[in-house]
Amino acid sequence: MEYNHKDIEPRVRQYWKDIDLYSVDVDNSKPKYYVLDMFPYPSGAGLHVGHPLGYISSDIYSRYKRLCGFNVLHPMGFDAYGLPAEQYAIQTGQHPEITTTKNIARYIEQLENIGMSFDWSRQIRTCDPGYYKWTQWAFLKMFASYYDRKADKAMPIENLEKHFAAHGTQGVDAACTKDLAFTADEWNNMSKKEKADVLMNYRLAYLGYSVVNWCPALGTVLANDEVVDGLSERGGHPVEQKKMWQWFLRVSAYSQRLLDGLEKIDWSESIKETQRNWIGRSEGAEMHFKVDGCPDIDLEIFTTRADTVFGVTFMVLAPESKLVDQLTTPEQRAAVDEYLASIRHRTERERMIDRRVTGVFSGSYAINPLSGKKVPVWISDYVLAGYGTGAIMAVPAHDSRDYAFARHFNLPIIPLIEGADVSEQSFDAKEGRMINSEGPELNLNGMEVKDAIAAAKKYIEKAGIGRVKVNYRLRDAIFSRQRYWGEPIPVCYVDGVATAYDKLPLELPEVDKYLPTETGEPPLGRAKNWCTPEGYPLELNTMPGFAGSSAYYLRYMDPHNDEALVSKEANEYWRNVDLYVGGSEHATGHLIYSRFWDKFLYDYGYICEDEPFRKLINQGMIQGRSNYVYRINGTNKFVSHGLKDQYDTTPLLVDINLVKNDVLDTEAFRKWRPEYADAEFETEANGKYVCGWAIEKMSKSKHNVVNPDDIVERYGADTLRLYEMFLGPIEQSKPWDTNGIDGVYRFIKKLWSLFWRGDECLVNDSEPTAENLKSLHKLIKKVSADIEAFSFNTSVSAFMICINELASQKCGSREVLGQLLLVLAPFAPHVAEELWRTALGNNGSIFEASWPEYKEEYLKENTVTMAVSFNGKPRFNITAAVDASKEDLEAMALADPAAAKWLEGKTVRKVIVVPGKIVNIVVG
RNA sequence: GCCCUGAUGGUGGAAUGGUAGACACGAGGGACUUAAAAUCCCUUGGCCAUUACGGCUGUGCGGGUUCGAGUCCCGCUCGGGGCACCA
Repeated sequence: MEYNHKDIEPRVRQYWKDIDLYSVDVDNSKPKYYVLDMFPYPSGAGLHVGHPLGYISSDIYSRYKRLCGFNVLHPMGFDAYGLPAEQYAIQTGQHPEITTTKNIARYIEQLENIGMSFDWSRQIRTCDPGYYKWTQWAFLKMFASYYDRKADKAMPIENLEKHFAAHGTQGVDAACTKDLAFTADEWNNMSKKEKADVLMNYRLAYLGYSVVNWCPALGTVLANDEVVDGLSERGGHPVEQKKMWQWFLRVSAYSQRLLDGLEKIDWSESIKETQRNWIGRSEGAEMHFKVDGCPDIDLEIFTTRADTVFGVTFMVLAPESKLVDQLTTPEQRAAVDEYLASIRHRTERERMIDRRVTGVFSGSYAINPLSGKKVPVWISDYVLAGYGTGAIMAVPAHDSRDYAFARHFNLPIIPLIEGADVSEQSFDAKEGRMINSEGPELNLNGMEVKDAIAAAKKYIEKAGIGRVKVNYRLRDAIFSRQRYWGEPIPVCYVDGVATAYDKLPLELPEVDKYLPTETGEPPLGRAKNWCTPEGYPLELNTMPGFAGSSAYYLRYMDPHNDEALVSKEANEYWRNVDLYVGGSEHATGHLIYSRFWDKFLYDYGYICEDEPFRKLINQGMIQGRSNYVYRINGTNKFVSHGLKDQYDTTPLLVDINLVKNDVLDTEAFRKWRPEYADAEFETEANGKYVCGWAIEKMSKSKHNVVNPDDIVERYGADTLRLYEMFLGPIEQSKPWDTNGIDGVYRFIKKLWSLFWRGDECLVNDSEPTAENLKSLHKLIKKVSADIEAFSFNTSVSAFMICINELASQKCGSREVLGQLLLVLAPFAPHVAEELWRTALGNNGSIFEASWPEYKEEYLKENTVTMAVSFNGKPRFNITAAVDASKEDLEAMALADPAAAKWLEGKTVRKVIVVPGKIVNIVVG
């Protein structure tokens, strides 16, 4: 029998299906292990060879854990809601569900082709009503909750209502959009509508009126992580800032817990850092400045540099600040209005690109609470409304933005740190000794900056002019989208009051077109009878893409449960994801939202773990490798890469399927496109036309897409799997290069030839030799360690070495070959299973056996070869008994005939002996 | 600007502070074959030798620690990623 993947792989896969190998269930007799891939959005283009990289590595790990005796949950599903399906629906009128279903079928086929061990009985799709029922359920829970800062968790909103009725806002410490203060009487006298508005201020899923990212081209609002450099992440369309009513999730309430949680999970430092940056904690002080002549106006600012209060020479308000109106004096009114008008229509992107210093004086003055000095209040868009209090104290000497502003408008600059030269630029570093910082009650002069910050904060609190405060950059997530293809938000409007609609699932209705209505309402505005049975209108917005992916890992634990998102039993067994594999591009989106969602459910005790993903591996991207031919300008003649510099040429992309090992198939090239039919070629001296190459994104337009199906067809799934792992470390981005795949394919054929020579089976029952056992156990040791460390590329090398050794030893031992197959099985499951059952004659699947333990005794040596170095340079080797003493080794090294040459005319100064490693002789 | 990463042959990449370049690709040479494919063997960082199982040099750059540094420390350069008028 020859190795024939086309025969083996489908048969083996059918066998696994027949014995239902991958179905798992709660089994308290075994430890659990949960391996999860980030589920894909099923795009119409199908998978290219870069997509399965992560899936293959997680599959290897799952199969390995299974062999180690774990009950492994390894599910797969589809993130089915997405823009492309909706765009396609708009163009064609075809329901997005049809395209989505078709694409999913294709994805499953491709994944099956690679031999994934997914338990498809647990498959989920975010667009199934049975699934999104639980997305809607969680939303309603959030709607019915507020965040209690004292308990540091989410609580039912009824608790807050009861508290208001009894005590008003007295004693309430809750996350909210804006601080409110009222008495119990005031609350009890409020109308239903007024009460609803107050509660909305506290809900974890709330309707808010604020500045949002509006993308006109997509016709929808976007969350902060969906906007990159002022453009939409999908499609790259401009995004504007617009004040609108939208649904939000109060993610910001969990800022500190999201930050703290990072300490106990096993994620890469870079992705944790990305999340820390995104959460953006900063410690500082909130301070109140009085306004000259207006005793009832309080100018509240936030600063991390409380030590610099004596250097404040002006104040700045964000243009959106409510105080702008109050602080603008009649004389300045015209100038302020003109300024506000000039910046109002700028998009986020324009504002980011054009960072000119602009601003206007309000006419008012604030009073520095420490020095008592009067400083002017300005208005400028370099202060952001959404961060801190929307107002700042400006210290031009020690903040570069304030410095630029002061220079532009000729405002005074007072240095506060000894030796700081502020004639050219500000001194932003937090170091040095304070000067010019003495007021009536507080003197910071002579202190180090660090101490001065602490002293200033302490004074501010004591004097009642402010308080120590922690600010976070993390904003609440915008949760509504003006689109069709998403989960309906289960809310109806009763007399204008947003009310939970709890008959779930609230199914997505049919519409005639997938476009906004004539009156500009979202597509759901087209649905007939889109209201509750009582006739209350339903919400027209749908949920964003991240809604369905936020808790999907919980649903896999118990995917068919109608009573709960996940049963207590299933959740307490599977707990959370032990290993999560996916791209790092989700660092500030999905990976934050999932953690938030998880913590929320944890607060109510629906689940038992407060972090969803214990260990995270971010696989790198696989780039494409494009090929180029060089046409001599003005001709139809192409020159080989090595000759191109002799002519005036234009590089042209060529389909990589016409190229092998960078050598162009010139005949195929002529047939590729009509204009090349009579192309001429100038080749290298060996007659080959060599193409140039470049590493670029894998895409149709670059003609460099490699389809995994083609690779499987030609080499088989096992070769594809091994080769993808062999390419390099999993976390690293690297180019796909089909050229190297032959080496891996040869390896599998060599492996096969250990078992079969033609129809003759080479396996026998002979005792393994010491050599056999050494080769085998070296492999087991290496691969066991590699898999745990996620270093699969070095494992593949280890297999190659082992196979070569066993082949040269002519090893036919059933015992050795059986264990070899077990170690290989996670990587190349088909060929391992086939040989296990046929050549070795085992009954049952190899995946029902156990991972072999390596035995150190087989690896032990009697003798050891060590290098002898002179002044650190290795010169010759000595071979000694393993347990030789340092003295013996030193004597052997000096007595060796080869030593004489290096010792000639020199004296030995020192000898360092590290048994088993080196003998270093220092001579001089 | 701040933070995180990384830099090793023609290529992808190996190396618990102990003989850098494992393994693989590519390239060159050879064997088998009518031929091709497949398979097998040899060479392959650079330079100098080739009478030698030989010498020198070499892991982005410059220093340092050490008997010994790709690996540890300090200072740079360049690439990839994150955050950013965030006060």
